[in-house]
Amino acid sequence: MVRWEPGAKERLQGAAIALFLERGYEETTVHDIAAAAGLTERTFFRHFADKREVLFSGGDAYREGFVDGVRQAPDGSTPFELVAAALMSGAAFFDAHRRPWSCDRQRVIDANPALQEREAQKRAALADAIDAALCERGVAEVDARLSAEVGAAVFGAAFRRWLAHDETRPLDEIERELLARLTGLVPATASA
Amino acid sequence: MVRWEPGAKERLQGAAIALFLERGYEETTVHDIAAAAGLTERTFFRHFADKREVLFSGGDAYREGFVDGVRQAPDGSTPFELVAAALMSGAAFFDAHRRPWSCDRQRVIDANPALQEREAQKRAALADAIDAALCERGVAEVDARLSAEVGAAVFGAAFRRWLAHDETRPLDEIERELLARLTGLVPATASA
DNA sequence: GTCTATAGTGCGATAGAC
DNA sequence: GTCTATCGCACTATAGAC
Repeated sequence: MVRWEPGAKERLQGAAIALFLERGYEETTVHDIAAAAGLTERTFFRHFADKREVLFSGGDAYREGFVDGVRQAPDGSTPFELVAAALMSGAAFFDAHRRPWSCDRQRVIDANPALQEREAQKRAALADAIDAALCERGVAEVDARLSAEVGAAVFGAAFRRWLAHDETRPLDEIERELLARLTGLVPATASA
Repeated sequence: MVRWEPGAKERLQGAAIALFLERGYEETTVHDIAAAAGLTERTFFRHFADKREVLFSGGDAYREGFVDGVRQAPDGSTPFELVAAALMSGAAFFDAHRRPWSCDRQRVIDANPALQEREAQKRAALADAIDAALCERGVAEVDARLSAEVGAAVFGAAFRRWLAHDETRPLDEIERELLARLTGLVPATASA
């Protein structure tokens, strides 16, 4: 006989999202979540730094995909190409089987400002990670910052599109479309 | 004789930033701030929805500058030109005399993740506002979203640069430089 | 596992300004 | 009288300290 069931973290996450969808984020206390998972508040806070983190855990892992994309891009790539590589590589994390969970999660986030803030910060962290990777590849500081921000923006828009109910394309295909659209929006320079 | 001194909100903001700079955001309680302003906790929360808001109050006003820029841009402007107009117009809010306060504020924010989150959300709200203004001017939905996000990103980078101690240019000039740099980063399309 | 500080809310009371 | 800004008290939930 085991002293406690395994997978406490996953049970907490499952219980949390179910309760959030059922009665709302604010209306659900940490006590409720812990009880639903057969645990105590104290245990909840051992797994998650704060209440919101139950929806944002594992946020570091997906970022690596983007950074790897930049690192593995061919020599001589332009900053824009490096960002495109980051987006394609990062998209691999979000395969089709992850979509239902992502949809539920997004519904909860869209209904609560405090969670939207957390989401916004997550995106800022992604931009920072891409920025650092670009600098590593020798992109000038200001260009790296700009490119990374634009890349994160494109990812954000593509991710939202990916979750739309009438959307069936994989994420990387949506990203490609948006990148192409972006090149159409920004005027060409004389000094190209 | 008056029952209370006027300008409670401003007193609270002044006391807050002074205390945050002196001993840090987390180490300062709402009670401390209120007491320093000669008020009570309860009054603090009448003026600010939460503790962080004392640094972010008035965030709606500056957004209007960007939206006006889009509205007043000449007919036939491209989405990129509309965004550029938004940035120039929005920059007017941040004139030189606001810089010292903005610097202090930024130092406090940079030292605290919870405040950085709030700042990230503020930028998302700016992107939303520009997005809506672009849609009003007839820009296609996806293009509006992308352009607005890029615009907010450029503003964010320019604002940071504006606050740098070795920077003396006004904000709109920095924005112009970054927009020009952006056009150099994004490749030209065949279908221009 | 318990104990405590802080954030934040709800409701009522008060004391001026109008 | 009404309106508005303040205070006081009791309360819950989060989160961290012991």
